[in-house]
Amino acid sequence: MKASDMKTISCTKLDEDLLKSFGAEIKTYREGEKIFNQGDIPIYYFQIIEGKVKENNHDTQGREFIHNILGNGQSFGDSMLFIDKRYPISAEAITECTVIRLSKPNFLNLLEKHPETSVQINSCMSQRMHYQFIMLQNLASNDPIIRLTGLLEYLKSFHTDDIPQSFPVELTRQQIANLTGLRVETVIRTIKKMEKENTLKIDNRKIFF
DNA sequence: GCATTAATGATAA
DNA sequence: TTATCATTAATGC
Repeated sequence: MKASDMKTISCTKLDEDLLKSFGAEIKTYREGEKIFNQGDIPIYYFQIIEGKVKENNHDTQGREFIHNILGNGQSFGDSMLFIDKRYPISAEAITECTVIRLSKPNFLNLLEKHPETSVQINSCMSQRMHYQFIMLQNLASNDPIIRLTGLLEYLKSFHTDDIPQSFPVELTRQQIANLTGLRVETVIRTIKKMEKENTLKIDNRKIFF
């Protein structure tokens, strides 16, 4: 393999027509609708065509913890397709969603017939693990500024351009709180502190990082 | 008007 | 210092 070929291995979505040719179906979900539940047996590969999905679960007091928020073109639940375990998390549409899904046996069949997609999936999971570790590090800190910057860096990593403080955070403060394990008020206050320290900008209540 | 989101203050742990 | 609770303001439907 040439060195230039390495670059072609990227974490991009799988081709929709290819998925369809292996029996994938398009499903739409209303806002707030569950896509799968914690404890379910994973039987589908999911990829978002349009909309936003969150992966979450709830602690003993019923408080929500969001693990991830995914957008257009991103897949989810795929890491659970290669082992015989139930979902440790739930997935829920947070906007009206169009999702393409492929059953587990068909998905495995696709990977077998098209090894290049298998490499792609590996690349995706690799990248996801990379950021999971970074998130874990940041979440282990008890300093809220570190938790927030960690999350913001993570969100920004999906963005290509890196003009300082130009990345708009499309999350409510409540969602940020649920992603960091902090309380809304703490998020609000810490964000204001960070604005004073010039690590981010607030314009019309919108956060730019 | 009602629901959601953001902001702020008081107080407890 | 952050969490918790209460209150208020702003925004959008």
